[in-house]
Formats: sequence, C-alpha cells, structure tokens
Amino acid sequence: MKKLSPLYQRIYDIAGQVPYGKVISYGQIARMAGCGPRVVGYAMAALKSGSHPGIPWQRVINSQGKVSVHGDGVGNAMQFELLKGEGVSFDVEGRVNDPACWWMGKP
DNA sequence: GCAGTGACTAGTA
DNA sequence: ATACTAGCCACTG
Repeated sequence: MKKLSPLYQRIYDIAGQVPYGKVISYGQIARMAGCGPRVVGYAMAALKSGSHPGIPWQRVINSQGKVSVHGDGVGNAMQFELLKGEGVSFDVEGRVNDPACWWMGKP
C-alpha cells in the first residue's frame, strides 16, 4: 500500500466523515482540506475501486448538487444509484436540491 | 524542472 | 436560466 500525501489522506478522511444519506460539495472539502477544488476532484478520481474501501466517494458531488461526469460516465450512474439508495432526495433534474441532504448546508 | 491535465468554483456577459 | 473566463492546487510525463 503506497503512502498517500497528507492532503489526500485529509480529503479521504473528510469524505469518510460524511454521514449516511448526506452529500458534500468539492468546494467544502477543498476549504476544509486547505487546497483548491481541483485537488479534491483529482483525489476522488484517484480513488480506485478496492484500493480505498470505506470511502463514500459517491457522497462527494459538485456545488450544483449534481453528480459530475467522469471517464465514460459509468461510475456516474452507480454513484447516482448509491445515493438514491441511501435516501438522498433527487429532484426531477437529478440533483440534490434539498438542503437537508447536505452535510454542511448548500454553499 | 517545465508543461499539460483534471470528478471544480465563482464571477461576469 | 446558460456560456464563457479566470483562478485554483496537485499529480504525471
């Protein structure tokens, strides 16, 4: 197991602190981790299946309350399903407009 | 060491 | 409401 940068570890830790049925935006994590929002996205992208179990990366979405598309968009659908299965409210546009589902409130 | 890239955000038109 | 621009920080080649 490779040693990840403290920043990455912090990002993963924050993501792991997100309670069940709640979501958080990249900007919030970036602020808490003390880095730019791109780093958070990169850190999440570095999360490979099986490499870092226990990290609810699916609860990390963009400030628009939508699930960002990445790669082929396959993980995107899974993320949507997972969040829906956790009881997260999605509106007809497929985004979390309910502040109650946001961990620290919508930015 | 420099350049390119990336699951972003906020501001402006 | 959408479209474009600038800023942001870390990783890879």
